Amino acid sequence: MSTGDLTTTSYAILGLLAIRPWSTYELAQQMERSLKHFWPRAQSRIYEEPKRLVREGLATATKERVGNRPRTTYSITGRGRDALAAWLARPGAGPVIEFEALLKVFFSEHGTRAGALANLGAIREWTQQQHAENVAFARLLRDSGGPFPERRAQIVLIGRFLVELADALDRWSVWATEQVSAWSDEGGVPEPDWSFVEQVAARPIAAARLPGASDYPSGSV
Amino acid sequence: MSTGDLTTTSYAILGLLAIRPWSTYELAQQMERSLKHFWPRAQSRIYEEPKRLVREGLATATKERVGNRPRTTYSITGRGRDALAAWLARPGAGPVIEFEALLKVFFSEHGTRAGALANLGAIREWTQQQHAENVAFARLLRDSGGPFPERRAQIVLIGRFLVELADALDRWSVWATEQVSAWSDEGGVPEPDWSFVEQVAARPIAAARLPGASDYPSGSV
DNA sequence: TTCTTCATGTAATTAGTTACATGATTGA
DNA sequence: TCAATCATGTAACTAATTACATGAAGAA
Repeated sequence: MSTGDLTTTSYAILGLLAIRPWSTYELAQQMERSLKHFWPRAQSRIYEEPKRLVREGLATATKERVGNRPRTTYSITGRGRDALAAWLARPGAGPVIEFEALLKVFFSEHGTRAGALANLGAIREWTQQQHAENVAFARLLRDSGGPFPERRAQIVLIGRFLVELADALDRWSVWATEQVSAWSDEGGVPEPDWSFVEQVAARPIAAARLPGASDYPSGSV
Repeated sequence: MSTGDLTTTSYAILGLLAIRPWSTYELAQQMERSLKHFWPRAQSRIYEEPKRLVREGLATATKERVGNRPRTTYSITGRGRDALAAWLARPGAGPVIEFEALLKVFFSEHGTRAGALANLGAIREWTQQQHAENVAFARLLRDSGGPFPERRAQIVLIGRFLVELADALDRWSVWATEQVSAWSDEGGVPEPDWSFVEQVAARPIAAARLPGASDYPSGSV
């Protein structure tokens, strides 16, 4: 009832249901196709979450049979749309990143240089795969319009986010590979890229800041 | 014993212990200061994880007393260093992103335009906060050398990753804000930025790819 | 001496994952 | 008719979180 206990994943599903009704399998597919890149969840979670939405009165379930098997299709309710709108009005959390390969680069002095380079290679692989997907999707959008024409503007917003992200990671991995390659094989402490440090240190800090946010907690690495 | 059941979080802690021994509280602080940005974990987790390392023989615990309270300090063992090295040699997973505010932008047609703009504003806030931290840390590094001078090269690698990320998000949020601002208030379907779509669609797809990775699963949004 | 912040942990709960199981459909 | 893939779900487990509790130290 209270909708106070819904998670972001619940709302992600609810958002999909606001577009159209889906069977559970279709929901799982759609999560895999689109939300995977900024709200990834396991398939089994997607089978569970809509049940909660039904309990809360935010969705309805329709059961059919395909031969001998059950199929459940979910639709959003009016209260579901209200809850979604209320959630959309509240500012959401910033990006949270988990990046295991980067963790390994961070600790690289306790492993081999070859290992670090292999991790950077894996990151480049990821980047290029991502890039290929992005380009393929842009072409689809240009040529055939893509799915959900009425949502194209939103889709392109997210698309550009993914492109910027892949580009940034690509630039980084090229530079980082150069850096690590330049480290001496069994030498002492490698030297960082001081010119980069200088360049960042010289940047201005944006003046327009919220009141009360003026002291910078000693963050970063 | 088998170290097969260690999680990435276990290895993150183990990596910190490879640098020097820490008390649990110091570990938690260090996680908050540095790993937060690419392997964020709650404080209570950091109190639990070292116990497992001890059970596996990868670390040792030293108990002291501070007045009436216990303090546990952990150190890495030889087997711990071996396990860490073995882990570092295996390529790690690519980035995993959870981004609630972006999710809200994605579903923005079910809320108000003001809500979407507020979310973009929150993202800009995050970006600028991040930028300020990055610059402050670069200055620290330049001026006083920063903590762990022997790890500076690794630290700068990660630092540049964070800078690239913040820059990319900043560019994106500026553009996205313009886009959403241009959407008509209660109009029909907003038009996407076609010139951007064109530009991405026209990009080449990198030729040098691994064998077997030649088909692109229909990804993206 | 009181309040605040630093420091150290435990308990309860759950969101999420991995693994399993199996029916339907299609193409060779 | 066999194998592969599409489709639909459940069960078992745990990594991780939130919330709580409280001692120590320093400032006012």
